Amino acid sequence: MKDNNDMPGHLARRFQQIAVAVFLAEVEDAGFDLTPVQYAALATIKANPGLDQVTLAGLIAYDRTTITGVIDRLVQKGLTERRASSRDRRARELEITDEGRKTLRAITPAVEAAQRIMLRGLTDKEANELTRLLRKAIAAGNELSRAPLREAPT
Amino acid sequence: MKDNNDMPGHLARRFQQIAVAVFLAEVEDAGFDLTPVQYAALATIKANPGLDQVTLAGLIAYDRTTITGVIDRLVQKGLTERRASSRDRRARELEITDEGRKTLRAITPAVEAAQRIMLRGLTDKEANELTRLLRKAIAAGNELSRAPLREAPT
DNA sequence: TACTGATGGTCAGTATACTGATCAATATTG
DNA sequence: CAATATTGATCAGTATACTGACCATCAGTA
Repeated sequence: MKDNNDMPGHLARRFQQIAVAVFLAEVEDAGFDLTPVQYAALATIKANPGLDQVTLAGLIAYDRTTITGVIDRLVQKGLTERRASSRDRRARELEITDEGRKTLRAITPAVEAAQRIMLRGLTDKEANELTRLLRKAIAAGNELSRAPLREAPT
Repeated sequence: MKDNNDMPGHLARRFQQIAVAVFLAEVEDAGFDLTPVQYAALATIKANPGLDQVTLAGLIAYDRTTITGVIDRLVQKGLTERRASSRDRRARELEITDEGRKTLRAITPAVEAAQRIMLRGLTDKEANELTRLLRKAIAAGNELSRAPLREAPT
């Protein structure tokens, strides 16, 4: 019988588990308290000032119900501002604060180190291949989860 | 600046997200209600009758605090029994029930189909390579998360 | 054997994820 | 333009994950 630990789904879970642990450890060592999810959201807000939550969710493939809580915490930490949109009164426009910008800048080396550490068992060539294959598999399965990647509108 | 969607950690998250969604969809289509985590635990209990929770956690690389809830739900669904160990009164011995065995057998095709679907964007060769690279990266990072894989004792 | 340290399990608290519902506001269309 | 459909955001509920603490028990040692 096929071992559980040979199934792609199980391997995906384990790799992600390690990736998150490494990320949190590196970021904490650097003196910050930010989760992978919060980091991705913050970086995306910086790159797309004024975007609304649904667009943000699409850009990083998060469920929109998850985004609400993530932004809550980024706002609470003073890294992001959420204000009502003037164009669409349902929407919230997101902006990064100066504090958020500073944090993002300071945290980048730790985030990059984390990426290297989670792949430390692989050669550079293997690491590139893994990344390529993950990207390809994800592209093919994009529509299969509730939170597919969406290009920015306009 | 490097895009978020190019980082291995982010790709890990997305792939896992898709893997879980595919798993749940296939299993539900087959008429069952079991999560990936519950499935892995159940299969491992069947393969190692009478094991305790910490050992189970080690065999599938789960945090032991997570196991408590997972077993709660398996017991509540009537798929697993949890009884006090006679050898060590701290420990709980886990057994699969007949119902659990039946479920496991009936659900296997759906689980295997899910593995194929989550890799549908890759050729067979690429799928094998992805699996190999994940396994290798995971082996190297095993000790980096709070829930490393542990061989069975004895 | 009494003490100390390690171990199995649980719990409280926090942070993703997702299902499905709801509300307000915008778009669409007959 | 009124009825309908869609959309942005949130919420309640459930299921992983993890941190750190705790208790009962076991194991090793002085």
